[in-house]
Parts: sequence; structure tokens; C-alpha cells
Amino acid sequence: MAKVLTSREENYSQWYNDLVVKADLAENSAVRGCMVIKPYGYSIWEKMQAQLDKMFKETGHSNAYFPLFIPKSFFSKEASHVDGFAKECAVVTHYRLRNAANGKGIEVDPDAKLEEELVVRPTSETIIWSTYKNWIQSYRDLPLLINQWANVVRWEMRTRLFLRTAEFLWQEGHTAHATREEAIEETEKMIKVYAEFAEDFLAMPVKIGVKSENERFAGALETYCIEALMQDGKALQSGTSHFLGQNFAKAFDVKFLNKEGKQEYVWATSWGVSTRLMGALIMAHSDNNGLVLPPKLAPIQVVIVPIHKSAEQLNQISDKANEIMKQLKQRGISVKYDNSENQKPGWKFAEYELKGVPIRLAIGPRDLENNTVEVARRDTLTKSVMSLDNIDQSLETLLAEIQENIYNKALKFRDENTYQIDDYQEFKKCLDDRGGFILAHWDGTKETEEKIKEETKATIRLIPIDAPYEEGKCIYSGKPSYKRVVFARSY
RNA sequence: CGGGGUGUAGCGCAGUCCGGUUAGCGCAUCUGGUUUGGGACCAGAGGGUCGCAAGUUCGAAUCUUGCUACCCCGACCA
Repeated sequence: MAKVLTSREENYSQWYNDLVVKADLAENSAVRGCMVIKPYGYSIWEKMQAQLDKMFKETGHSNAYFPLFIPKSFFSKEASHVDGFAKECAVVTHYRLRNAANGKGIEVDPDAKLEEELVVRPTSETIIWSTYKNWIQSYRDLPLLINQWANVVRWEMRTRLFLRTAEFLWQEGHTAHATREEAIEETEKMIKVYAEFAEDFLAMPVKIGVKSENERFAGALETYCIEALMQDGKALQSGTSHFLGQNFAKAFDVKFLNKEGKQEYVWATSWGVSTRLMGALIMAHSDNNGLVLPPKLAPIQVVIVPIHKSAEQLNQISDKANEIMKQLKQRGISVKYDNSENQKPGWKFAEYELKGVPIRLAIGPRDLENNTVEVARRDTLTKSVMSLDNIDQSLETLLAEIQENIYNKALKFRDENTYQIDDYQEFKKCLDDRGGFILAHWDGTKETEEKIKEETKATIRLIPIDAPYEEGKCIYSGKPSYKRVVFARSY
């Protein structure tokens, strides 16, 4: 087989880059740091969107849309928020171009300078809370549960397709509540929605927890997150949910009249997942033959490849393929029949493996005689021959099995790469040799976390919310600690 | 943003050091034929402002300067 991918063992990041491009998911664009998401990649994103959107609606949220541009002054209203984002904001300063004086090309018209510069949103808390001020007067207006699907811009120095790009697509939920308790409950509810989505659809096990102060979202009192382990032993933050307290309510003066007739500041949350999930999906499951997609997110779940010598044979195979397609479609299974003459079957086999199609059917003259079909699984790369009787039922079952198998494989990998470590030398050695999640004691101080980061490049990925009480000593300082936190090197 | 590398046909590359016919090769594409159970074969054809812009020169893919994009390593971040 012709080699199209760099192998994981040879160069993991090159493997990732090759895969994104060769599987037709995305490519770099003419704009620095920005990607073009190609149709095949975008259709995976659309599947993610559809499912998440459904889950948001089920939990009572409605979609809305807020502007891309945010007046600069809004940004400075919440001090820690501006600190967090100031270094990576794109700013619009002018609103007009003109023909260049020398007659060549165009230039920014210096006379068209904006009175107030506009920040291209890196996130929308400020524009949304300035709006919520007008929407909220009474406790009867609460809770306010809004989500928006949008693009945001963070001017990153170093970008990688899907994992970190200057512009990316995401959803951001922004909710307003009457009480602290209710807001915390919302924050926790949504991180659980993300975890459920990651596990059931991405087939990717995640750990849930809260961020340390260092890693917390700028402007939040508490940041909950889900973290997944990639095949190279690095962690990937895959979703965050923030309890914002009353910080934004105070910054934008959003108050409500409670049942007792008193003015109170509103309690806030925000939560988001992005096209980074595409990166997670790729790095969680794929192999040296290409993408491995969980059936629930695969744009094509079943592909049928005909194998024939004569045109007459092809006709017979096509009849059979059409029958199968009809049955599969009735079950809501997406299926493609690739009868193109351009490529030989072998080429097609490799191509659909590269693209991660979960099941491939091959039908040839032998199958016509025996009323069978050759079924190849992408997750195990195994082939078997199945009867065409009830093939739709068999394949539906197989898709579910593949979904489960992919999850179990990822779970096994994560468990095998999660270590309890109590010795700092061993901690460092583990990071260098194997990576993975390291459960270790930490004294709870910022200073210790920063020292560890400096010396090992590992950060606290999360503090588990359900960690058992366990007396121990901080791996770095030796001070007392009562639960283990999760360390890892991360993306 | 710092250090290093790369940019020549859709893709992968040679040519650049040491300037000089008409800029090559493989894959892909198109045409015709033979093929088809794991990336087929033969024959022919099309496709290039050599990343962009200046400069040096009789002459630039090749030398000089600036810019730009991508890749790798750092710092920063989802």
C-alpha cells in the first residue's frame, strides 16, 4: 500500500497534520492562523452541532445571536477578563478603504477612523451582559438560558489545524440566575452535558473537574472542565463551563428585583465547546491507516464498493447495492455506493479507511452467487462475510458495536496511562517517558503549581470533583494534602 | 514574538552552491485500449508569472534586499 500518512511512531504531530489534510477535513488558508474547514470535516462538525444543540434545547436553552464586534470600552469593565484576553484581540480601527494614491491597489482610508475601536470577539461575555442589562428586571425574567453558535477570534502565536486556530467555531452558552446555588447547578449541569456528549458520541472518555486558579477562565470564580487523554499521552481540554459569580452583573450593572422587592445582582454562567473537538476526535481514535470515526459522528457510516469484471456484473451488483442502501436508509444509516470507474477497489478501500468510514461492504461475483457481502470494520481492520438476509439489522448492530468498541479502546488506553505517583523524580520520569494523566498530591498553592510547570511543563489539568479523601504529601513541597489532582502535559 | 528549515504544475520532489539552450521527474488529470476480491498497465496529451516585490546583470528558479506563507523548537493560550 502506498504510504500517504506519516506514522504516529515516526512523528506524532506530523501524523496529525497529514491526517487532517489527507482525510479532507481541513487545510490552511491564505490567512495566517486561519483554516478552511472542508466539506467532509464540516459535515462531522455539523453532526456534533446537531447533537449538542439538541442537548442544549433539552436542558431548556434557546439560541440567539450577538454581534461579532464589541466596543473596546466594554472589554475594560471586568478587570481580570480584560487581562486574560487583551494579548490576543484583533481590533477594527477603520471602516473604509480607498484607491491608493499611487493608483496601485487599495489602502485604508485614514479619514475613516472609528470613534471607538471595535474588538473582534474572543468570547462574548461583555456584549451579552451589556444586553442582558436590558432584558432582566425581575426575578420573573430569570433564569435566562441562552446559547449562541458563533465564530470567535483569538490571535494565537502558534496555530494548529483544529487544535488552535486564530479563528474558530464554537458555541457559547450564557445564562443568568437569581441565586448563586442555581448558577452553580447550571455550571455543573452543562459540564455533565459535555461529558455525556464526549463519551456517548465522540466515544472519548473524559475526566471532569475544576481548574486551579492559574488555569481558570479570566473573570470566573470557578471553571469546570472535561479533559481527555490523547494517544501521545498529552491531555486535551475539550470543554469548559464557568461559574462567573456576579462579576459580569456588577461590571454591566445587571440587577433584578427579587420576590422581597429588593434589588440584587444576577448570577452568571458561561460554557463552551469548539471545533477543537475535531482535534480531540482525531487524536483519540485514529491510527496509521487514517481516521477512525465513531459511527454516531461519521458522515458516511457504510460505504459499498462493487467488485466486477464485466459491465453486466456491475449492473447486477448495483441492483443488489441499491437494495441494501434502501434498507439501510430506512434505518437512518447513512450509506454511500461508490461505483466510480476511476479507481480500482483496492484504492477505494484505502481511501475510505483514510476517511474513517466505520463499515465497508464489498460486493463481487462470489457474493452474488452466495447471497453474501464482505464486511470490513474500520476500528479493528477485520473482514468477515455476512449473509445478505437481514443485512440492515446486522449492520445496525455492528455500528453500535463499533461505537462501543472505540469507546472501550480509548477508555482502556486512558486507564493504562493514568498513574498514581508520590515521588517527584518518578513524576518527572513518567512525564518524559510515557506522558499520561498523573494523579498526585498538591499543596493547593499557586507557587507550587507554577514551579512544577516550570520544571516539567506539566500543569494541573483538573481537580476532580469526586476525588476520595486521602491524606498525603504534596509531591513538590511535601506539605499536607487531602486529595489527588490530575497532572499532565497538555495541548 | 525569538531560533532553525522550507516554498519550482493539483500533490511529492530534482535543479539553486558555481547565473547561460525550450525548467525536468514521479504521482494525479485528460484521451484511447487492456484491467478490476487491498492503492493496475500500455500509448499519447494538457498543465509553470520557479511564493510575492524590488535590485544586480547582456542574461536570474539560481546572486542581493525586503515581504509573505507553511513546518519544527521555544515563550503565550482553548
